Amino acid sequence: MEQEPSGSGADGHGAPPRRTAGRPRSESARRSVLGAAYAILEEGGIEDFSIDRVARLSGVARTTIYRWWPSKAVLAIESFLEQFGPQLAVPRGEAPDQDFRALVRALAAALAGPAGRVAASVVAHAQSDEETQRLFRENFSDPLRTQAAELLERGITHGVFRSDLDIPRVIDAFVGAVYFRLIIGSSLGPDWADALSETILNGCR
Amino acid sequence: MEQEPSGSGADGHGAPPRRTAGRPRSESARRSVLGAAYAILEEGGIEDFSIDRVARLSGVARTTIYRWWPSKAVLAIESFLEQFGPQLAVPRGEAPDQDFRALVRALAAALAGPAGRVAASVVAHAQSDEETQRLFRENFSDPLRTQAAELLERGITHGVFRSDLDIPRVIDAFVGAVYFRLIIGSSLGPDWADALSETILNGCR
DNA sequence: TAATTTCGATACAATCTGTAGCGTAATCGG
DNA sequence: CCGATTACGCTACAGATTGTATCGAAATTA
Repeated sequence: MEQEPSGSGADGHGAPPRRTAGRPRSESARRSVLGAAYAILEEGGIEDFSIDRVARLSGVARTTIYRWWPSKAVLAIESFLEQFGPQLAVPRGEAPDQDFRALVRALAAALAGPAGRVAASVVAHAQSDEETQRLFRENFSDPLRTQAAELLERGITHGVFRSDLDIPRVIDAFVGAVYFRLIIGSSLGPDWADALSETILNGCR
Repeated sequence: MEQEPSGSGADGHGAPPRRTAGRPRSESARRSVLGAAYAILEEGGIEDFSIDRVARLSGVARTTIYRWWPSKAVLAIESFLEQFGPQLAVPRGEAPDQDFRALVRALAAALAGPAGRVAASVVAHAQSDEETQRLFRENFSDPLRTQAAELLERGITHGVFRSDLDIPRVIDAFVGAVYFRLIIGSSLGPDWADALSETILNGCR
């Protein structure tokens, strides 16, 4: 009894797809649902988002959605991760401070687009649900932080940054700043991103 | 036609309460509603929040609530501001960097408590509604920023901080960091707050 | 073919939304 | 005190949404 549907893919590396008896899960239905969920979040944000709408837009039966996704929050976050996760790319050039600027600019740019609205909705859902907080942290926040930390460590090794740099706090600062602006509805243009980078870098050298 | 109920108090200094004909708005009902809304947000977050529940808990008729508050988002944010707004107190001691530490610690402490959950819910609602974004910015974000800016300017005048300090960016950084941690569900203890302060202050001197 | 599992469809009670209509309560101006 | 005005509580309503249960059909393995 009590299988464990797990919504697919979000936990990274589940057991290999050893097929058991019975009709296999429809991959196309899964994609339709996640796609429709993303589209609705992108268009109308948290307010217009409902399982019902996702079902109608995707053409997948509501009961099928309930079978695989335990809550709106999880559905929202998985649709976001599927679309946004692959975008994560931390620059690795010569100068660590230049890389840092590029990273901040890239994060701001990514969230300035329509994906930002989805991200905001997703995290909005997340805070009422322990499980979705975990999903967001493990699949989005932590990977970003890990890569940023490597970048900063490189800067320390190269002697560009101070050796007693509190790396996690630096990351808190710039990720938080970007995210808070997204939420507040302030602009996330490259000029702002560069100014933020400069301010933070001032404390790193 | 088309009166403008304005939910009271959130716009700061509306016209003085010049009474017109008719039964006056019940102040006790208003307080009951805001109190109930806050209690529900504090307990169950965004998920359990509905006009219906607020009506039942407050003992105020649902129709009366709809009369004064145009949306869940506005109701949520006003209940938050009424409770949290007065808590804003920016320290003003001798050393500007000490004041800055105290400010960060105070903000983190305030949001670490149950009020944090309410704040998170409120902002979650806000991003789908232009009006609530404005309310949040004008009544919470901007005042905090203004006071923090004064603190930082004082530091520049006293020669403790660098003269080319990009004050708005510094504020983006520390406010964002606190808020993002709140959303993510990470701890907001005094140790963390102090570490963040130190990291940011490193770039200010 | 038999067992198994998914999928889509329908149905259901429960909750929530937003609005309308009604009678009552409170306040102001004359 | 009276009439006008406005707020309040109550009831009712249509529509949307939730979450679950049940059923038959489809797909796949053994």
